[in-house]
Amino acid sequence: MRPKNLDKEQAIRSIALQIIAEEGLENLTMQKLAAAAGISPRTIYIKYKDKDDLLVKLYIEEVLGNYETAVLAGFEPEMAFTDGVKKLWLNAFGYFKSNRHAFALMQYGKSSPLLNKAYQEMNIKEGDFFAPVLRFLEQNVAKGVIKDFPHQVHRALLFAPALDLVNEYFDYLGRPKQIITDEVFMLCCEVVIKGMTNPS
Amino acid sequence: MRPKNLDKEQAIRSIALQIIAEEGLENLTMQKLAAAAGISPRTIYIKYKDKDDLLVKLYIEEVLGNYETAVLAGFEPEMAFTDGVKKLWLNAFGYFKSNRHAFALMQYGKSSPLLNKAYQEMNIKEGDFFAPVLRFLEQNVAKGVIKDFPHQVHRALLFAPALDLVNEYFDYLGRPKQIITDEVFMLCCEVVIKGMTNPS
DNA sequence: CGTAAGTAAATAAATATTTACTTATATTTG
DNA sequence: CAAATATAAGTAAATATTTATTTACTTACG
Repeated sequence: MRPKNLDKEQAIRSIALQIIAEEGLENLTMQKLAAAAGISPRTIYIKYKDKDDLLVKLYIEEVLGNYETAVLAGFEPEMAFTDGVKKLWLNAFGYFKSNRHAFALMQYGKSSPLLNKAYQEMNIKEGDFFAPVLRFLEQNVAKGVIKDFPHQVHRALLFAPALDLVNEYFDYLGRPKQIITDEVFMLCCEVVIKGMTNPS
Repeated sequence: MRPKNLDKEQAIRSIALQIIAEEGLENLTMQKLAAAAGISPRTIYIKYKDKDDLLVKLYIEEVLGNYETAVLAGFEPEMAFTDGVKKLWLNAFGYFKSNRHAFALMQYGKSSPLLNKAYQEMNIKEGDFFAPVLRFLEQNVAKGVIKDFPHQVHRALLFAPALDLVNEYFDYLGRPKQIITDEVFMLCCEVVIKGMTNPS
């Protein structure tokens, strides 16, 4: 039997991400994608049931999966709060800086009902995404380092500003002077840490 | 001459927002919108040049415009930092709680290149959105209450967590117990304030 | 009655998805 | 161990919808 052409599979995914980043999810069509990848539309349907299936797998596997791996690299739930948070922020910034297209689809995750639903269902089936971060937060609550909020609340406080800063970083890529430098990014990280930690 | 039917104009806008919220921007079509509003597709084209024009006006006027008005109600740039931030957070939470559909399109503003571009261009033409917030931040930098960051950075730190919490609030609307209560929301506001303010 | 708002039906271009066919390779068979 | 075959991967072209947008007509008011 003819072997899978992994290049083609990867081409579909990365070119799809590129189109989404440049023209928007609403302007990604199967024929446009096939043409850009230099394949027949039919080929996409061999690998994916339909357009929704492609989008969901792109989002869950290609974007969230890789993002999780990158963010958790070298992170341990037992780390001190300050060290752990800094590690997570650095990892996230590093990952997105070299994966701009993934970031674009990531943003759609909060808007598109299709992706949102897929994320929820997946979180239920596979157990929580970013489980080590959850344990990290729980331990720091137990130690009295941070307040006892639901973890969704902790996540909002911790990561929402980071993602917004990444957005600004990309906005400023085309301009003469970048305002979101590594230094600014990490100063913000310290602001967030300071807000969250209890006075000892 | 036949008078403009303002109800119809408003119906187009609010039903468009509803479809976007429930099915996603990528599933809003002119025919679906016309059918849901009980009018002919042609009627939409009397009021809007084309689909993009409709989306951009929906986003800028209906969503961002109303959001700005609601958030700035009773807010003064001269307020003490803590009071000002609390006012902004409360206003934003209150507005979105009763405008869920507007929040959905708001989220698309960060993802969709069309809306993103429209926002940037509009910010240049009309002067900055949320100008009173800018003055508020500048004055507090001058007073040494908060650090001297670019205002985009301040905005990320200040508002990104709030929007993320609103998202969680809506996620939990269908579930037995709401975790994002007014109390939790305002506790988070205090966390953010604490992080941003310099020790005095 | 003139004019603008509105409608119903048509149109032309895109779009997701299929059908019918070709190609390349892994496995089987002589 | 080759030739034969089954099988999956792939393609080109077609199809049946769906889509944005127009055209040609109707209505209601100043």
